[in-house]
Amino acid sequence: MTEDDGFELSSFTPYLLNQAAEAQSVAFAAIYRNRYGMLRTEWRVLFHLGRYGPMTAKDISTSALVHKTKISRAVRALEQKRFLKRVERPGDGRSEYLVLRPPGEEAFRDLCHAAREHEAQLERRLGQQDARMLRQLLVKLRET
Amino acid sequence: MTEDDGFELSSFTPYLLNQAAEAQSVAFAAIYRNRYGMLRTEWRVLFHLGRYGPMTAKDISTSALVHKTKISRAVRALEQKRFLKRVERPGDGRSEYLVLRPPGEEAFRDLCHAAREHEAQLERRLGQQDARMLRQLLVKLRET
DNA sequence: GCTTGTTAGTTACAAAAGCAACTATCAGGT
DNA sequence: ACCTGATAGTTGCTTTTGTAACTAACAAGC
Repeated sequence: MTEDDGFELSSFTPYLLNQAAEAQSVAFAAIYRNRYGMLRTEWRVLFHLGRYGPMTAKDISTSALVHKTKISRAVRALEQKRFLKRVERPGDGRSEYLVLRPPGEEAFRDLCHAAREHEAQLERRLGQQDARMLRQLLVKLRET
Repeated sequence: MTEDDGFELSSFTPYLLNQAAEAQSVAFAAIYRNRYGMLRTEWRVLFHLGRYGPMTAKDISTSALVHKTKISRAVRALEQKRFLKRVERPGDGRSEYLVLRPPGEEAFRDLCHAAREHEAQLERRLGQQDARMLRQLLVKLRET
């Protein structure tokens, strides 16, 4: 028996974070997967365009900290679903603006609604105080 | 402009959890990947055996909430690294006890040490108060 | 002791993610 | 104008994960 044996995985922060993140996103992923056949990255791209308006793949990649190949494939998938279109960019021939089309906007609004619902449910489970505290701590962790 | 446009992804809990979990486990994963060529599930299996002693694949699967196919593959990988061996189970021919071998135990102790180090670093970044609070909230979330 | 249903674990195939190489465009210096 | 290096995005290949089907062993009822 060494003193290391006392180490507890079940209170190891990376482990806890993983379990929580897994549980939470599985629950929400079921929504956009079932309703629109979307993958997680597709939902994130959709969200960025819906929330912040037209932007390039690179912009989304930077903002969401997601690798450009994942963005590229998500954009193609959303394009095939007729959720967005590519618009030529005057100054730069390398990239295009990505713009939501009406079906994409509708899906965006619907999913925002579902996300709010999901968040409200979390708050009921955890209590408003604790839910807020958790968010704050996670933000702090990201920014530290 | 609908009211849904006000929804912020960057303070959506599942999103925050994902970012945090990703950042944290990438950092720790680098350690067991570089030192022992292990994958995340392998580390979890190793941990369970090191911490709780011999147990079956099913036991680990239940305890860690990881699907049995992932456990099966992780066990094989650890077996090939000579980190564990399979021991026949008298009463039940379907499953085997998984037992760490000396190299596995050594890796376990080393990784426990690294994990403590990692946790300590997090506490320095977040402050002891907040680090503890975060853990408590994540535990509460899991158990609610 | 023979069916029926369950459990542990593995395997095979498909979906997704990671990574490196590639094309095309741009920007700056000479 | 031309070279050099950087940037945006895509494609191909490999690794990892997810899912479902499968084998083998057990358990319970008849």
